[in-house]
Amino acid sequence: MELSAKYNPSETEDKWYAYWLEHKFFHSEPDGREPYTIVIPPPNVTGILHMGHVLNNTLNDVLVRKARMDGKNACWVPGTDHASIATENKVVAKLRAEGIEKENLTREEFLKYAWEWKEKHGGIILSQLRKLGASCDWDRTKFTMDPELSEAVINTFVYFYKKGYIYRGIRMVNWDPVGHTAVSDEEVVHRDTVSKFYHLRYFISDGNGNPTDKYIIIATTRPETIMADAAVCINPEDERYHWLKGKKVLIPLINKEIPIIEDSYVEMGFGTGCLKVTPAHDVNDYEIGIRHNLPVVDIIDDHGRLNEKAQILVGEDRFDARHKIEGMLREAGNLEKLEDYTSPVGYSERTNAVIEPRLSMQWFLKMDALAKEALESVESGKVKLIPDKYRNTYRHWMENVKDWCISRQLWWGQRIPAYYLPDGRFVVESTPEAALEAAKKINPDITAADLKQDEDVLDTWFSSWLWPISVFDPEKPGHPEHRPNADLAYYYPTSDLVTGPDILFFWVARMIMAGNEFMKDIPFRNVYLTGIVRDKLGRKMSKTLGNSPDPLDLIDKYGADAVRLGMLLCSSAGNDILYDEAQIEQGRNFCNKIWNAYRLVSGWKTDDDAVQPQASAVAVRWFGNKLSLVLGQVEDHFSKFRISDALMTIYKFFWDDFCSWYLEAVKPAYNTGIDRATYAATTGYFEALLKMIHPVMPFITEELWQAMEPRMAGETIMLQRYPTAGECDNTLIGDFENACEAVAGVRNIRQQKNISPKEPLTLKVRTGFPEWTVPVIEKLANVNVVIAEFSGEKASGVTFMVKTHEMFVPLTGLVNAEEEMAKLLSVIEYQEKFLESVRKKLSNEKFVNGAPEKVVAMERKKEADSIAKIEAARASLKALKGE
RNA sequence: GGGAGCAUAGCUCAGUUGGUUCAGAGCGUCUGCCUUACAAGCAGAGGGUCGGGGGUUCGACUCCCUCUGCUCCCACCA
Repeated sequence: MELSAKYNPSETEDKWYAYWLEHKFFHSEPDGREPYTIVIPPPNVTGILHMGHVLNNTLNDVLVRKARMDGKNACWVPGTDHASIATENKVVAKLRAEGIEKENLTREEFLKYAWEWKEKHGGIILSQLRKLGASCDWDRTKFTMDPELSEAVINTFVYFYKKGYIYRGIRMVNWDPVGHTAVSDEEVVHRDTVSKFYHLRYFISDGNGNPTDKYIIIATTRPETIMADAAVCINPEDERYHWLKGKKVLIPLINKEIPIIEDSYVEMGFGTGCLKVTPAHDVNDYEIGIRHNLPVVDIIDDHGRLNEKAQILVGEDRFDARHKIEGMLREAGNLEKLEDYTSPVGYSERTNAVIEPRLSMQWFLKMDALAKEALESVESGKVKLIPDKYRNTYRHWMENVKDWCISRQLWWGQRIPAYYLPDGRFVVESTPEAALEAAKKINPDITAADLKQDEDVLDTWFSSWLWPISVFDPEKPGHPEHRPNADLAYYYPTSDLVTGPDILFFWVARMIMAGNEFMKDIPFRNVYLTGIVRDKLGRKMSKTLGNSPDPLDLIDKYGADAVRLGMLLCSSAGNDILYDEAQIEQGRNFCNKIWNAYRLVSGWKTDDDAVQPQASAVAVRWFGNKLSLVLGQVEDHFSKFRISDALMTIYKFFWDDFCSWYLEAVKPAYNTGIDRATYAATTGYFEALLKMIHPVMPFITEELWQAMEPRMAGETIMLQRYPTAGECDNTLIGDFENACEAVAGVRNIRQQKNISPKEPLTLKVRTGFPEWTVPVIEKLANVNVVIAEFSGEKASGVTFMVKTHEMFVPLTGLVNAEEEMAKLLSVIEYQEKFLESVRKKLSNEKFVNGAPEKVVAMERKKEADSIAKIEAARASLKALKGE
């Protein structure tokens, strides 16, 4: 077979993925083996693959494939998340583009559109993951709104309600005026935002609602809310304003009379020291309002517009209103001055709308008991966070957690199973039938038609926190006494979870809570937290910046293996990765390197009569030992989740040790056959290497493994056992490294003296050098090695050191004595300084007595080595001088 | 405002209880090569007072203090 000089991924990737699917290699069923389980962080059902997904799912896949090759029963459960607010927004936007407003639709009509959208776009991302090579058990694909998973969510709600953890109440919540829903504290991101600080004059009332000529100045960033003011507050200690006590002031423009109150919350040094209190639209003001029994005037509606209670600017958007009221206040003489002002403003994570603090009736889940236990799970080490530094963050959050607002004013999601009686009382049951039964206990006359179900749906995270349980057994959550389920018993707890730190609290912490509550066990043992993918300037990838490449384009251009390697190359756990297309190119180059190594080996013809050359025998012996050494290192890296280290170790082993040294050492001369022993060893090593690389680069390794020799139908590299480390002789490996250094030394001389690699040279070494490696040196350096003394002839050649072994290349007529002497002098100078520092240490009694014996012995060896080097250099110098 | 973390080669980062000749890797750079697997390649080379200062120690990239610079998280938008 004639192979092209370049690897072509597009010809192989789809073929092998189809082959893997056809033979159901990804599918897992419980059996006697040790399970290895990962649940996918479910991407949004309508999402498309971005670079963050690529990083995350590549890591997942590497872990799963490695575990599978280690003989474990590996199961990676895929699925998608209904992402209520994000998806509902997309559907609303799409309908709007078609001229349909959500407000004009019934809940049922809207949900029909939403499901259509989901059917059309849902799962695109899952098919994109296939392109990446993800070895998910697709037969187990789940969606958080699958009927049985939704049922689990409802049962969970009922469970916690009956346990007394869920309550309903009017609270100040984070209102998203674009999504028209409350969002949890965790879904609000604060960003410093430039705005204006408005200094407003509030005139003192004469007692009859008329302004006097006296006024106070109040600084606010939100002049559009003044109509909702319930009071003006001063600090009781603030002598500047004692004259105000008991007085009333008038709200500008609407001339509404409000009292002056005193509360130590007000900081005298901030602003003007006078605070307008707007209980309906500010969390702190709300607290003050409660303390002082102030009325709550809510002047902003669901959409962020002023309502009729505002009296003026009714129907205007809050930001338009802010702009307009500025002019009105100026005209009315109430605007003292304007300042630029930067302050943190809360934005909705999903819609990027400025959050409006707003009072509303919501459902909450009590968190204290759940958080306490979830904190313990991590503190005790039962759940390990990787990297460990996130434990601090985790602890801080768990110790300061507030109750979780779980209701959302949306339609796309699991509807809250609370049913209201006409008198306003309600029952919470998992089905309408059960609700009716419960309602009849309150009022026997109630009929099904009288019961009205709550309009809200549950926060998406209220379903995804069940994910590690519900993908295996949706009946379990909320049913502590439920019947056993073989899948859940086998796969739970899952092994590792790979996800981003941005959802440590949203998702990870809450899964731990749900696991503890329903399984009395943690949901996973290790949480590997990836970094955020940034561009090479360190900016987050975003649509608006346009700095995020489409992973599918990259896969088309470079191949999935290259993309996978590129993403993993410099991604250590918890560190952001700076994406640079050059890394993907490096991945592609590595594919090409593997491909060409295969081209070389596959072109060899075995010759039964050929005797194994000595150089080959040496190389085979060395490489076997090195393989063991490297496998040990790789295993160690994997066990510590140092994926990029494992990868780099394998990368260098293949490129440097295998290609540059081993293959060059055993490569037969042109048009010459290769002996059987060397060929067998080489293909064995190559196969081991392909297996080592497979978890990271599944496609090319399958392609070459299949091509190496005829395979049975249904055979695959992905189910081969990962090679394991055997014994390794470190002395032998060290000897070979010395040989490599000797080769490099000769090559260096060739370059400096401009001697062609084709011109044979002589290399003289003294006895003591490990002679067994000589054949390799001779072959790779194109030298004739002579073991002999050479002190007398140093002037007519070049010497160099390999460790403490002095080597000599006779080069009559090519030696520049001045240059050589200068080199030697600098060596002597360096070594003398070094020797001095070593001797200083050794003459220090505290060191000799205090340091471990091993360390002292090492210092003595340094001393001896240094002396040897100095002596050798001096001898050479003497020879050059002709002494 | 509170908390956490980071600072090592031009770039991205390792450096695992303070002690192997420990100052490293990859990429990039420079030099020489179209050598019959690979120029997406081969061979060789250069490059850092480990952010500044102080301390502990026989010994500090590693531990402590301090300064400077950066990042992230949390936090009620006067």
